[in-house]
Amino acid sequence: MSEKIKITLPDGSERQYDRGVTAMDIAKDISEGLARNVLSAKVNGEVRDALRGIDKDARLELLTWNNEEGKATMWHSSAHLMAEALEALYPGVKFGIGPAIESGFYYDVDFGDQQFDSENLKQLEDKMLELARQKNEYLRKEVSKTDALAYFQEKGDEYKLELIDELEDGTITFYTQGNFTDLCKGPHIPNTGFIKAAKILSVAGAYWRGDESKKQLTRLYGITFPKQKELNEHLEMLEEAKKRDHRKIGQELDLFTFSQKVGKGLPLWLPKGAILRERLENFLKKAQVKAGYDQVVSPHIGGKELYVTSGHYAKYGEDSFQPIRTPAEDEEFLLKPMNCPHHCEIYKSRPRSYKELPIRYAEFGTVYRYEQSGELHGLTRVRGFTQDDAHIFCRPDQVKEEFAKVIDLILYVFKALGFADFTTQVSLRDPDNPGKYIGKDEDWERAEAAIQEVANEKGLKTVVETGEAAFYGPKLDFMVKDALKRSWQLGTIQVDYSLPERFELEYTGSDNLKHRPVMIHRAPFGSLERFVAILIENTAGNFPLWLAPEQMSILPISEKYHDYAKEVFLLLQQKDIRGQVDERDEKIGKKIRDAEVKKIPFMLIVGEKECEERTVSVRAHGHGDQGSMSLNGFVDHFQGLVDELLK
RNA sequence: GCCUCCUUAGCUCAGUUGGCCAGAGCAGCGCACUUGUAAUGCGCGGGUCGUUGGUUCGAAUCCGACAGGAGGCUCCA
Repeated sequence: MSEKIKITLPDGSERQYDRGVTAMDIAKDISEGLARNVLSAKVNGEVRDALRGIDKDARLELLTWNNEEGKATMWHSSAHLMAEALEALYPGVKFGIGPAIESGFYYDVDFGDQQFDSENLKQLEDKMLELARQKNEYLRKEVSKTDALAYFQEKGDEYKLELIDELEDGTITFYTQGNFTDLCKGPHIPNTGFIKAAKILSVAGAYWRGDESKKQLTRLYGITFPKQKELNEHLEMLEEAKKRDHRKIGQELDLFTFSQKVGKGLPLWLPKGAILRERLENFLKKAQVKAGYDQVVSPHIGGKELYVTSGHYAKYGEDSFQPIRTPAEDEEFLLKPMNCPHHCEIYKSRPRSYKELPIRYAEFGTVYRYEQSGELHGLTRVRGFTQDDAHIFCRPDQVKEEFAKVIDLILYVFKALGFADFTTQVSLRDPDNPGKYIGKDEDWERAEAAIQEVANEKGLKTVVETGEAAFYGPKLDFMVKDALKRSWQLGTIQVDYSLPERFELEYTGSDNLKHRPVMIHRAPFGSLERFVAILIENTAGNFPLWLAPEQMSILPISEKYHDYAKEVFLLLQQKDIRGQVDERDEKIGKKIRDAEVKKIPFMLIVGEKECEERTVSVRAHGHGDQGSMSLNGFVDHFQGLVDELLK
């Protein structure tokens, strides 16, 4: 069998190998160093074991720790390693599923009568590393369904039996490393020796197959790395994430609070948090006016029929906050879960001509949605929140231009708020399932093409996801990475063919016939609550200067300089610079410390020298003494910094 | 909603196997000090130990219910 096959590498180069060559052989052929890092391989687009033979011409990509897929392979293999360690420590445990996840892996375990508690984590980690050092290979084996069932019957693992039951004979594979064999489609890393560091992160309950009626298993979350150093860095990052938790910083900086009496999931904004919100709103309003939006206002409740028409009643009605009834007329109103139906009615308030399109209605609309109590989380998951909502009603031929304009607006917002690292996702319809979608084929085609063209023209880093579109239209989502490389979904732009249909929206065209407009929903922030939470976690509470609730604090050295301090305060107030005079009877060191802890960007120290020279001694948060400046000098410096971000 | 864990002063936390009037630091209030780049000193007030039943001679501590919070509840072998 010395037949040759052709292997094409990602750089386009081609090499000849004997049939049955493995990705690992090829890696070794390229360089030993590469071979030491190969975790798995992508063969003609399919991720496979690096040790599995290739039997026909193929495109080959070697996957290492630097690829997401390589990491996933390693983590999935780590789940097996953890299972092996568990089986060694707790004979007779049964296993559910154990996949790799975005950051690590988990395995669902049924400990039966045995106890597992968090004190045993270290022991488990040590066992994993002990087994890893044995460098056991992950061996793949195809098994018949009968044999597979027999194996787990023998083992008494009803979960695996249930899984196998749903699989087709002839497609079933087992993987074995060391003393542990698991049902698994793979792929896996070559051997356990690649795993050099392991940490079990948390223990949680999880229903078998996510079904409340089924047994609850113990889910162990873990993560592994090829180097101890990387694990340490990861743990430091988790620590840092805890410090940046918006719930903690929100309390420390007096931004928001919750009250049992008001109700869970219903945030109360404290004065400083309210300034933050207001600044964000004004900032966006100003940008939207420039971009041709009209501000509208709609009430917090709406007649039930409104939402029946829009289709939201079906989605939010039954399992949601129940309708409010008027006592005399017995009319029903719903707390509004969405602003769009109201905006549709505004559009319908009079006949529209093609000449006035696009119409762009913007509103900071507060909406209420019932979230299950277990889903609530700080400001990111709440029951009442304010969307920076807007709806653009346009002609089908205007979709592209409107999309481009919205993208510009979102990019401007991201820049002003310091989100430099982001990607976008275009969601298109599933071509195999056209019946699922509402709207004309030609409109979809035009809109989908337009979105992709604009995204390219704007140079966005874009992933295209086919089949991810909503039934009512394609969309573009923005995902930002925060300072800790965590990904958050923020802005979204969605085309909607459904609501114009449901509300029978129309405009008169140049042909004097009635046409249906296209609606575009968009929200750069998503919701103010969620956005503030992300902003807090991204900046650790060190907000951009223009947003900071307190931009400066004037710190008099002693009581003697209070008058001068107040004079400075009034002058800065006129220049729209927010802050306060720290008139407390404290030493300057204490005042500085408190201002630093509150993350106030500028501290202006005034004593005898400043008073005489009519200057301020400037200290910048986190950067120490900046020397003294004249009053106008400081104002110019300050405004220069703000303009830099907002231009 | 369900599972696990948590709830002691405004905040962060002590409180040993259930046993004298429940403690500390910070914050607050009062007094003294009149201060030069990350905490001046002294004093004072503040808690029905989440709520509510129970066990006990005796409960912050043990058990139950409820409320609130945290983590999790397919990212599919």
